[in-house]
Amino acid sequence: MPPYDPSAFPPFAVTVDLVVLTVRRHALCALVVRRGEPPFQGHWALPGGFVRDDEDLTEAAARELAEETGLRAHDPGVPAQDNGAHLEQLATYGDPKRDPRMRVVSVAHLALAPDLPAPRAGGDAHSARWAPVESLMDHPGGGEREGEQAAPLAFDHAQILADGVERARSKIEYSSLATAFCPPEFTVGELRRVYEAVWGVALDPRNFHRKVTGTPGFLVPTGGTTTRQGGRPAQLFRAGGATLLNPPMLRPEV
Amino acid sequence: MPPYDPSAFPPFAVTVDLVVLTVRRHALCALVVRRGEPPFQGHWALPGGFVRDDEDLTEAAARELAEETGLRAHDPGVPAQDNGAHLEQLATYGDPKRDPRMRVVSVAHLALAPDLPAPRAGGDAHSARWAPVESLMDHPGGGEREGEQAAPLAFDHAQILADGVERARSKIEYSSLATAFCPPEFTVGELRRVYEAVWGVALDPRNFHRKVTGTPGFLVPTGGTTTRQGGRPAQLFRAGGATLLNPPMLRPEV
DNA sequence: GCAAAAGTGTTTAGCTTACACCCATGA
DNA sequence: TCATGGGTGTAAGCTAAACACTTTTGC
Repeated sequence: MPPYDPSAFPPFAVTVDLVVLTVRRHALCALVVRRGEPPFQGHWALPGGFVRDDEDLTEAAARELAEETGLRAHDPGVPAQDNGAHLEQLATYGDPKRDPRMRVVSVAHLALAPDLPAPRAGGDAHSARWAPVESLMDHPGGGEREGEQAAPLAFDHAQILADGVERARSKIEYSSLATAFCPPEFTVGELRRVYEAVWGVALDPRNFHRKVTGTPGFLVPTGGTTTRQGGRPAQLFRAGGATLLNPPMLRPEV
Repeated sequence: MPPYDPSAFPPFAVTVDLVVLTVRRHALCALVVRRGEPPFQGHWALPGGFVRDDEDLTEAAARELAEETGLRAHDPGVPAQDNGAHLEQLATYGDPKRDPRMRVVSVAHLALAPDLPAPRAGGDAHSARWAPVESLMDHPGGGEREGEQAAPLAFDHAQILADGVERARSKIEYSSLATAFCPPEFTVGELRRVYEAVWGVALDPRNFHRKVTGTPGFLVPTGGTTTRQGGRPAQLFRAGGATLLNPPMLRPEV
């Protein structure tokens, strides 16, 4: 590192952007907010904001997450409780031209949340929504609900979203992260529907059940049962302490 | 994102730091440079520097890598050729107190290189060296060669190094990245010694051979042989096009 | 009764492991 | 000839995939 000279380095703005994922109606969805000003006015974008002077990057991401969703982030490694969300750093994007106004480096974070009542965006509930990631990525401009403007995501947010979705898809394979999409108590069937939604595949319910209940530390039975999914009562579980699954869940070949 | 107002966000310095790993004498080693000025004067640190005004983050990392080692980085996904090194973004570190002089956000990158002749540090060869990561991480202050100053790494570089080593250790499990530690043409035994050095374990040579030669796209025979390791002549291979190994290499349980 | 979802048992195929054994070279 | 590393064969044990089958509820 060169000797200290304040004129020796260019100043950057540093932001955090959030890929907040949840599973709604058997589909993987991301939180997007509508931009009120140029550039990309009227386009959907990932929530985010500037990092403050005295803030660590993770703190800034947790603050933005709370402002946008009301979710409290919890430390990674600690099992999800109440309405805590999993939060981890994703990657950093710093193309000199990614924001036409100035040099902005964005430290993207990935948050995973259980299905939530409804997004709130700093008091303006109309400017935020959960959008199926498939409608944001595979068919830009398509898959929108009636009345929704069809437009690509602002800035490089389509790339950031794609990276976040890919991270989630691969990480539930070898970690217990899928439980972050579930409420505090959940059934094996509900957990399986999370995997099916995130991966976009159908899994054999019998083999899935044997696999997850047979992996030590993955699931802890609470003793309760529920019939909220219909059919025979299902045991309720909490996420166990294990974070790394060995052997991993196997994503079926495409 | 708030409307554009240059006074609305604090200015940051943005740097790239490099975790450059190689395998030397059957040990995983990292490139470290000695700091000539305070803070942490005389301590070893990871190589790095400021991101320039017109530079993408990856460009800045590739430039620093070339300045420190003479290595050209190649695109990920493309098999290593001549003296190209694998280069990927690792993580970003932005604790407000990580640099006592000013607010610095560092985008760390991970580079993997074959065994190189000797480090050069911008013309000052004495201020750079390859250090076994075990001596830098497990025994801070220990494991130094005679005459070397025993001191912990500067700033938060011990954490960055640990994160980079962990990334390398896990990524060679399910990708063909281990070939980035090898010269353009290498034997199965040489590749196995890379795995053994990075993981710190002994692997069965017979089963390893069957596994890597049986994974489609991992290795491509060049037709040549070598006896540079002694014993019976071994076939030479190049890295194949496959980047994801399925099934993965299995790291033995600890 | 019937549909629906939860679980259990069983078979088969593929893969890992451990290790016996042979091969081709340099010293 | 011997040491050294390269490479093949094979049997035991584990895992996952496929699927027949039983269980327990709501309607």
